Amino acid sequence: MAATIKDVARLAGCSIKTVSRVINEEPYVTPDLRARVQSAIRATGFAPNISARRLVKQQSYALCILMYPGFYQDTSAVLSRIMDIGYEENYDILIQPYFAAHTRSRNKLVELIHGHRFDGYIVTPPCDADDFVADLLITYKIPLVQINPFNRSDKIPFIAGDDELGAYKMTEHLLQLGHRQIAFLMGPRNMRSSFDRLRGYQAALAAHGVAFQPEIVEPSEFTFDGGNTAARLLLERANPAARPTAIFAGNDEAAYGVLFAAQELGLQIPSQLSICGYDDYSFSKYVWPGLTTIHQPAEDLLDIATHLLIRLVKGEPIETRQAIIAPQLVLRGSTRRLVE
Amino acid sequence: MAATIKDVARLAGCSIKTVSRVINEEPYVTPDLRARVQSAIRATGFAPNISARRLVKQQSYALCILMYPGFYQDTSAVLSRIMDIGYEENYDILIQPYFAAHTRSRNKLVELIHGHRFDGYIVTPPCDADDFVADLLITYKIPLVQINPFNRSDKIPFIAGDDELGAYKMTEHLLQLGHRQIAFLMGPRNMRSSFDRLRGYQAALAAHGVAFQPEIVEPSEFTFDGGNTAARLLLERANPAARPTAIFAGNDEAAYGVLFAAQELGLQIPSQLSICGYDDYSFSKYVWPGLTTIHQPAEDLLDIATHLLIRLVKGEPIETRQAIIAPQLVLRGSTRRLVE
DNA sequence: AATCATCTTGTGACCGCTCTCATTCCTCGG
DNA sequence: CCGAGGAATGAGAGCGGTCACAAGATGATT
Repeated sequence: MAATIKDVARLAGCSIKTVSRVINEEPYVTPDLRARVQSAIRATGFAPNISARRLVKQQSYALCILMYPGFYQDTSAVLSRIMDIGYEENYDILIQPYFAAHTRSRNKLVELIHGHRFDGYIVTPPCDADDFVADLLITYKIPLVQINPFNRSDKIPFIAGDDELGAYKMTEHLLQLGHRQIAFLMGPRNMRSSFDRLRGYQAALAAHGVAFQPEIVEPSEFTFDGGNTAARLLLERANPAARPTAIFAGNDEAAYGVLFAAQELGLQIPSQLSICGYDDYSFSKYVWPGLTTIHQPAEDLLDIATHLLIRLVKGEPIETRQAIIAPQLVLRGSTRRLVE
Repeated sequence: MAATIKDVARLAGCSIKTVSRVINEEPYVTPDLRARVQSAIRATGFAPNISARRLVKQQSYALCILMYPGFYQDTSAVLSRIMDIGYEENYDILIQPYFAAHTRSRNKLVELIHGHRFDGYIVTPPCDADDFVADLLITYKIPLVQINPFNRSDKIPFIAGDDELGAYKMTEHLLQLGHRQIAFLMGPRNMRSSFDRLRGYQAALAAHGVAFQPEIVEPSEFTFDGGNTAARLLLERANPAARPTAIFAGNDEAAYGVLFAAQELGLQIPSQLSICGYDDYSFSKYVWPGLTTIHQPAEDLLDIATHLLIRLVKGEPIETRQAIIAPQLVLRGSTRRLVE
């Protein structure tokens, strides 16, 4: 059996309370005693039992990240970082798949929240599509941090990317390359990004005096299939003049679908069609000819959100409860100057 | 505050032990009382405090999955499934990045194991490259399940794919397409797969009477860059006769690098060069022209491993402690019959 | 009717830690 | 020389469950 605080106390010749003081770095222990306790800890190989601590502290020291199960993401890099944070801060970080449309999933979540299973939650889109989760957490007074939330309530802390700015930059990039027929794939209607990116696209067109053409804005999804079918719709139009010279996919995964469709149709990328995405998945630099995209530092977003949540949970003072991170244009091979 | 077992007992007019019996589905409670307790549970919204339970049970009800931080994987789909399993079985499942070469990482792990932080471990390659982890866990008598372990000890439960068979099938496929100059990218030397796949490749060549040519076997890594540089080395050879007509990348990620290199060099895929991978990452069907690969059901592997580990941890009887899963050939656009 | 096995329920110790509240020991000003 | 106040340490009560054990009720067996 593992050593307990009692074993340490016995060995150090003091009370368990003193050992507790030492392991929790509390004051009022003479350096001499402190040293004796520490060597006893080392000798016994003592590590405090977290369940006992959690029980008496009435906290779970566990955080939950709510993620949509179907999402494509380079989760690994992100995970590795937040797990490290969790370890440093003595919090367990658990991923919970959550699919708002499934009652089973919702019930599960209610159970988790109601049973005070987690000290705090990070909610990623589109899990916040309705206000179900947020409302529940607020009534239970459990801290949450949203990532790219649909609604930016000033009551709820969030970390978001500036999607409007990103889309603006990207559209401007295409305009500067001489493109005028720039198709846009709109994302799903349950994510704020879809709308913000559309807005940025429109703003850039307007700023450059290019007319907005609703007929080359395709409703799509942030998926390969979504991008693929939308691209075919756009590229197989009867009237060649109406065909776009560039396609701005709603996100990177959709852009992969566009890329695939274009090649299926025998188009050279980028000479015959420029394609760009949004999000800069780590895969995007591997796909031929390299996807021009907007780098939205997903790792950083989750990083910041995790740190913020931990402060919130600990009740530490918070400087900024809400942050909007500026995105960055990443130029690769899939966009090029328009040649007539 | 959340309701406790005492509140339920008071409301139901019985002892806490009886409530405990009901929530743990133990026998010896009259249907009548059981119903009364259950309605009391519903009325109070009681959920057992896991920390208390864990404390008295002397278990953490937490499992750890050791993962190499740099790994590229479609983690999301896999995660979603195992997290669900964990939820069903009342186990927390945590991912811990582990990088054998870093002492910091090792110390962290020693701490975790020593402090009995987890009831069981799943170890994924190359975290098992040396026997450090396994030895430690065995001395502490903590259950572990290995996935594709380097050494298949009959003492340690594992779930593995049959890499030799997979590579055999793939090589045979290329041979049947008429290829004779089939280059092979060997993976890193700290993973068993690298060696097994090479063996399968060699066996298929031998079975078809094709001479093994060490000069077209390139040492590489299971990464994009690894595949990319190895492919350039192979394709830019001075002697065109020595150039391979097909490249069997060690895994899918390396294959993406090969694909990229080939296109950088202006080669048409698959007409001028056939390319195939191994692992069937979900991305591989999105990359143009679709990557021919071996489907190794990573989800299933982890699924099975998780279920196995839970049985092990619970001390339930085990039928098979070790399983080798047959892989499957997936044909897509990147391989084609050789034309002279 | 007495005995005994089985079902049903409850009592209370305990898991390992934190925290409140004493208690002891010093130091120091008046 | 006394008492106040602060530093250093400890005793003991929980936190919310589980479990060994006790004990009463019931029914079958002799």
